[in-house]
Amino acid sequence: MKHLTVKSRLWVVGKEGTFLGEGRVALLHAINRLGSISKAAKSMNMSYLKAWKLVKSMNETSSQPLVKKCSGGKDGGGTTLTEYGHKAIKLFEELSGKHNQYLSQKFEKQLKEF
Amino acid sequence: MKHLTVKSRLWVVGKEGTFLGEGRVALLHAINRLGSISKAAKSMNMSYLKAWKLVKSMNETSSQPLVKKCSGGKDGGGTTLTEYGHKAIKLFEELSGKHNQYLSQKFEKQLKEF
DNA sequence: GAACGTTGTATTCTATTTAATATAACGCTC
DNA sequence: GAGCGTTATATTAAATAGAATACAACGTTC
Repeated sequence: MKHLTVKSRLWVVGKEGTFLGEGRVALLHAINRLGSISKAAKSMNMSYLKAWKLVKSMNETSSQPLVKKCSGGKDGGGTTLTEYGHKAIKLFEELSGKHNQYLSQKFEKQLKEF
Repeated sequence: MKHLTVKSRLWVVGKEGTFLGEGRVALLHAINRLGSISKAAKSMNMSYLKAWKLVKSMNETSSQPLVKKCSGGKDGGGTTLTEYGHKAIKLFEELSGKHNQYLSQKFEKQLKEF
């Protein structure tokens, strides 16, 4: 058997459900870059509703909020990442990076031999 | 943040799509134990159709068949694992076992400190 | 050749998930 | 207080996935 590869999805769960995953972290990045949930959602081709639910889920699973949201105000409001939000992104990307490295190193040989 | 854990799913893909995953390997085990796709599906509370499609997908992705199927004959037929099928189970369980061990060892400390 | 329990396949129905739409509330700007 | 773009939420529509049903073909047993 040729051309076998291994794939994997990694996510972090709290006791209330999923906390961080690839999509959630991408959303946090977009919020950080664009300054609002709605713009972030649009940039990812995701509905505002879905993005809002993801943010809600993350904040509820977390002991500290990952984002600070304001409705109303200049330009209608917006949301920005908290320090903790930045830490969460960093955490997940470290886990994810190590994990991908592990997968490619560890299993390549074994799959080629199969 | 307390009680964080990391979860992961692992699967093996060929160039035509998924080859092996947790559910597929569980199905192969059940087929091996029970001697038919239909009994295996029933035992896993899975529809025959779904099981049959999974088996088809695995055989098509693989360079060699994982199971030998007979319709008709004594007791209506049945399907048994090939030597290659047994090897595939073993491969996946090795990958999966190593992977789980890696996850628990590698990330426990990092998550506790978060 | 009738009966049996399989495999193989198409079709229909149902449930779940996802997307789209609508609307209120917010608070700053002007 | 009207306008703005946002958050927040409910409701509805559409798309996708999954389950259920039905039936032909197979080859051994009897």
